Amino acid sequence: MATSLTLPDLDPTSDRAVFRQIADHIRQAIERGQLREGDKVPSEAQLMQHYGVARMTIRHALQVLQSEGLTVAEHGRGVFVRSHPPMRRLASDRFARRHREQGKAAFIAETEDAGGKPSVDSIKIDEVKPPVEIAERLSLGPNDRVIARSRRYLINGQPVETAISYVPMEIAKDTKIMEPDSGPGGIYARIEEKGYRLDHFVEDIKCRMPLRDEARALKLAPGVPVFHLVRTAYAADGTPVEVCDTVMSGDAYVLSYELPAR
Amino acid sequence: MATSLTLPDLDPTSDRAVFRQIADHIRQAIERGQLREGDKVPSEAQLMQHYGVARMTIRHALQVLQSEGLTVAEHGRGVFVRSHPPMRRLASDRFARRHREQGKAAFIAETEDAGGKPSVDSIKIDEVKPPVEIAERLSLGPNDRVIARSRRYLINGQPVETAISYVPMEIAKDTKIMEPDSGPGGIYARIEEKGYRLDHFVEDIKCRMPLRDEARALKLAPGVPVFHLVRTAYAADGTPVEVCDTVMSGDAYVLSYELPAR
DNA sequence: CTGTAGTAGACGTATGTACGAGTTGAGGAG
DNA sequence: CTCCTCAACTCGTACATACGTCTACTACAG
Repeated sequence: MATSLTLPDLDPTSDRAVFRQIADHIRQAIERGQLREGDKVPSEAQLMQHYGVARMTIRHALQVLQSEGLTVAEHGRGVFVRSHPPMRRLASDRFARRHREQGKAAFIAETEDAGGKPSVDSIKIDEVKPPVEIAERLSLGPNDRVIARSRRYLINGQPVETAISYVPMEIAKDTKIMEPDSGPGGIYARIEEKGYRLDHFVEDIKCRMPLRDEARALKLAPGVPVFHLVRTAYAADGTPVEVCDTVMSGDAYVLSYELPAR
Repeated sequence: MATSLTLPDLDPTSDRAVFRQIADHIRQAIERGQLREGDKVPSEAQLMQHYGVARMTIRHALQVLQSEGLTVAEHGRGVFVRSHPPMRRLASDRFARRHREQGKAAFIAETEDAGGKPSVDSIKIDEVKPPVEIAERLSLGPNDRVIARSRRYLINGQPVETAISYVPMEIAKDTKIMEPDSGPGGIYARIEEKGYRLDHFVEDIKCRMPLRDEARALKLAPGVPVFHLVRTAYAADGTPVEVCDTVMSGDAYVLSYELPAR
């Protein structure tokens, strides 16, 4: 029952559009904690009654909030204040060799430590001609081919990240990199076994709205942006040996990096 | 004149909503390059005619695209394919001492190198009680006070970033940190002069939709997310000496970090 | 007690209408 | 030729209405 949420009335003297005023009221209620995560926003019918406006106007206001990522509408149930999933922190030492040597994939270990149930699905392995940006990063020629390993990561069944790793054929051939289970320590361990000692990674991060496919793959609510992270792994001699292209649900991650001041 | 953009017809057998089909058509035209940055999307009236649907349906489709950040509507002019500003790359060595010693602020130097006209405005300096998250990061007690330096960065007159630096009063007092012009090398140089040798920084990065104030301050188009970056500077003895809270236009930046593999 | 059908309530999609407000360009007044 | 007015076009806001679909709950039949 909508206990006691009291929304202000419209200000007829304001030149601010009615739907914006209504959106402002609800936004303020959320910011002030009068509406909390998971709470039901008054129904369209109730809001129509309260404000004495047409349904389209109410819907317009609600849509503003939804595109701001503040609320989610559930068909047949109502509009709810969005609850934010537990944030996953990615630390900049997550690819340190000491982690790799434990034999467990970083994602699995970290998620279990945080009390979540990790899973991985949609594993797909293809031999392809790499997209140009990938080929550039790997210093490959136009005819070189790569192994592309795609997968999707989930926590408690909720997808949080998709990733595609590209490894030059030259490096991947005759290794478990070409198999769904790449073995203990993951593909970085296999690359090192092949004689490439990993030296450092470079991560390029963008922030943008998801494409349609990405929104579907990550089951993103409207109004949730994504991190688009492209990581290149370099061997000690400076050779790029892998590029990993990942898209992460923006509301599920905090990225954390340590920079030297020297 | 709308030279020759030909949009498909609706698929009456599809159970995909009409406004989504229309949004799909226009999105595809953009993705295929039939509509390029800055191009005008056919007007609502033209689309109504083409598809034979009501105006609200067209507007709904256009709103989908706008919230995806693909288009911008300009009152009285039309709807246009969004043009993306030149991306600014932030490298992870941008706070290296060698840069600091040149005496020029990092933002100014980098922007000029890239051929842009940098500027900074809205500089404000206050002595305040820090927000709790900031106080935690600075290991301050509940009664400690800090100097908060706010400013906004612009490139070619277009705002791209707002930032607030928090420096403990203990460190800031009797230095140029309390003045609008903090002197050559910026506040990090002043902090080091005070005897704190900077050792490293930690940056925590989130990605989200802007708040109303942020959207206004950065003149963000609808559908553009922001980076929210909080950087903590640590002295050699592990003392946190500064926290910088910045919000960056998501479509103006690529963040780049180098991670060791050891 | 259980399962099912019905129903009320909630959001989703779509049509039609009306008027407001910013932009642009053409044509007329000076 | 220049300036101004005005019309046409564009998007913005708002109302009223209708029907579809999903959810949750109730009441009835078995």
